[in-house]
Amino acid sequence: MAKDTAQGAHRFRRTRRDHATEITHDYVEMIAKIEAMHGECRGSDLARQFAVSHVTVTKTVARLKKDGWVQTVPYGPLTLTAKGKRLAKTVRARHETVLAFLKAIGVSEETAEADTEGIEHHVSPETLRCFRRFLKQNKLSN
Amino acid sequence: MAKDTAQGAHRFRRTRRDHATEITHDYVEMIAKIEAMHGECRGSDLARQFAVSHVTVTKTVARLKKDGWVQTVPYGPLTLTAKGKRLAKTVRARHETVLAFLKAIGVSEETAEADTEGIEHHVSPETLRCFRRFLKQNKLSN
DNA sequence: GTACAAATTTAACCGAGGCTAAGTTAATGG
DNA sequence: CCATTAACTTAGCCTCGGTTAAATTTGTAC
Repeated sequence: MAKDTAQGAHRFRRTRRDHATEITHDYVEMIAKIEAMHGECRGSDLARQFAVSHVTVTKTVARLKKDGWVQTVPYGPLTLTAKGKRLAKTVRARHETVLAFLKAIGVSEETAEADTEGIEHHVSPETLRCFRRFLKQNKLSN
Repeated sequence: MAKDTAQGAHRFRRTRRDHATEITHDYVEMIAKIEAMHGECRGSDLARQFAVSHVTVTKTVARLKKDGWVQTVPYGPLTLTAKGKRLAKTVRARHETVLAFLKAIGVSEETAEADTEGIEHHVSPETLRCFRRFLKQNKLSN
């Protein structure tokens, strides 16, 4: 039972760690996406995409800047640092894998898109490998 | 593109809603589990299981009480209300389905347990149906 | 009845992530 | 050059979920 408790406690610590990085991952991923589509990313773009106020974006971006993920100029567009770009790439790949997997098991596009936003933050490398193996075996990687 | 934005925004609103209920679901599920195993559930039990301080549990339980999920007596054990019991049942079933599914696709027990704690809060009813159909087709419901 | 230990409650603090309101900056059009 | 608009920043607020420290309550042993 003590072992049971220790393992359970470990799981919840892990979940809290996942949550702690979730916003960073979402912002970094979105900045890369908007930059790729429009040439640049501004705070107002993020506010629209995340359905939050512009102030929420300003404050969140300030934290990302402090942690070295983005660079900003006052009143100007945002850019990812080299470190941010690497994270964006990793997070993007993870997102695509989870999305493809959900669709492969029959989840509709709309639902798969929505569920992926939350699920992607809680899959271990091992689980991602199983998703990829499943996709390869079922040849449904689109 | 505007449609793209609206859909994206919808997904993040959905994720925030999932997060808003996550702690409630975890506590209600855990209270039911501990009560089933030990006959009663106390705050210190939850603090151990979730790896948080006893004060965190006291405050969180106060919120659950305010929202009608649990009943408490000062310095006494916690009990779920009828509404809490119904939620616990639903959440438990969801947890079991996600866990069984991850194991069915080859994720190790330990990793599946850890990932399920986070994933369970982000699966739609449709996604759960696909998980169950997969389990039935593959006859790996354990 | 007293001492002690464990559990719970209260107080105060923190950071994250959300908001509204007001002020500032930059770009644009006339 | 001025007015206007859109975007951003600052100030202040909120809830949630976490902490430590101190006080209170309860149960148990002697």
